[in-house]
Amino acid sequence: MAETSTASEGLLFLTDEQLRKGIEAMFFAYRGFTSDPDRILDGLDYGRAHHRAIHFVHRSPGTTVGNLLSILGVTKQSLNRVLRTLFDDGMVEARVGSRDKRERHLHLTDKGAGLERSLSDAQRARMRSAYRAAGPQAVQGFRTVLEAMMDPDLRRQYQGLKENGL
Amino acid sequence: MAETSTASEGLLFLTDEQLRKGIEAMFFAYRGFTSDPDRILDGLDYGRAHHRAIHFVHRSPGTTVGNLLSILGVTKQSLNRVLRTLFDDGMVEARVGSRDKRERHLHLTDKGAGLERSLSDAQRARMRSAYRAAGPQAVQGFRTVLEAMMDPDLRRQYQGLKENGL
DNA sequence: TTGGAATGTCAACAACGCTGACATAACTTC
DNA sequence: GAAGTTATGTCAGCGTTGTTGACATTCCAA
Repeated sequence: MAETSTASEGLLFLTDEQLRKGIEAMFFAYRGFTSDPDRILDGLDYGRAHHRAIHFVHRSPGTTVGNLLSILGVTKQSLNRVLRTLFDDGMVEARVGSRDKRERHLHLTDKGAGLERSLSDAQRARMRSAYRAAGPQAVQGFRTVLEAMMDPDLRRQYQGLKENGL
Repeated sequence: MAETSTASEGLLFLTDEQLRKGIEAMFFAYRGFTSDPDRILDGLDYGRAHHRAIHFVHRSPGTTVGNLLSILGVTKQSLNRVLRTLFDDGMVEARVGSRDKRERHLHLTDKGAGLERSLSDAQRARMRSAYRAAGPQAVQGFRTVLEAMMDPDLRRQYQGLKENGL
């Protein structure tokens, strides 16, 4: 295939074949991306939904249930089922809001932080080795394309979490 | 953040923060990546599993059930449930192998090819616009990082389908 | 005080993974 | 030609995680 040579010439011949390759790259890479945490979660009674909840609670401590709902894009019933098991297992705790007492602010317990670490260590290790193998230029391109692929709403979630206090 | 400047200097400071950003980029981008086909599938009685089956039958016409199993990485029971509905709906047909009569060679019907086209048109449109927005260099990097992120087995599937006659 | 927001919960259902067991046909090997 | 293996299909059951719909509680805000 002449794919790489066209790209290095600075031109974009976006044949269906090229685009198909990109689509399959996403498919296969995502499998790799999730496989390490999945292996860890298998042992416990958790799945990917638990991982996602733990991830976003970790990165935005004190986030509310509503915020988590909008980030994860699932129904509250679905999220609640997951959060309940995390509460029960002492992974996450919910503190009633001081300003607005309807809100529950979510935090990882020490135990939860420990699980988060083992999950994200595994995932980061793969990401790190992929980044190293690909090189800095590639990493930049990787992030650029992924951002362009997001829905605008999700892109805002992705970029703006700090500013929003999420 | 100094993320982009470090990358453009040709150095890789792989902080946990950088890696977390990459992880979330995968998460949010994958949501966008699947959202257009998902909308189409919603109307029909199909889900992502049907999409995947249709995709790989399209790109490797005559592939066997066994091949599809190894590409998709699911159990035969799970795949069979999906294939059965696709047979029943006249989307996919199975032809008994000529060399080995145990094998079923899978092909899209005209109807199936029509669905495939509408699914992949939607997905390619997003991929194309992401590629255009990001530029050729970024596209190259995108693919490089994704390949590095795959499990070796999956990477072989990804790269070698033509050579294997899959 | 009334309306709406944030949250929790119950019930039911669907998609799609899984395991285990069993059946059939066809190829391969001794 | 018998025996073993391979490719496939199927039944039954179960788990995770998504969905809708309905209803309750608490609390903020106008």
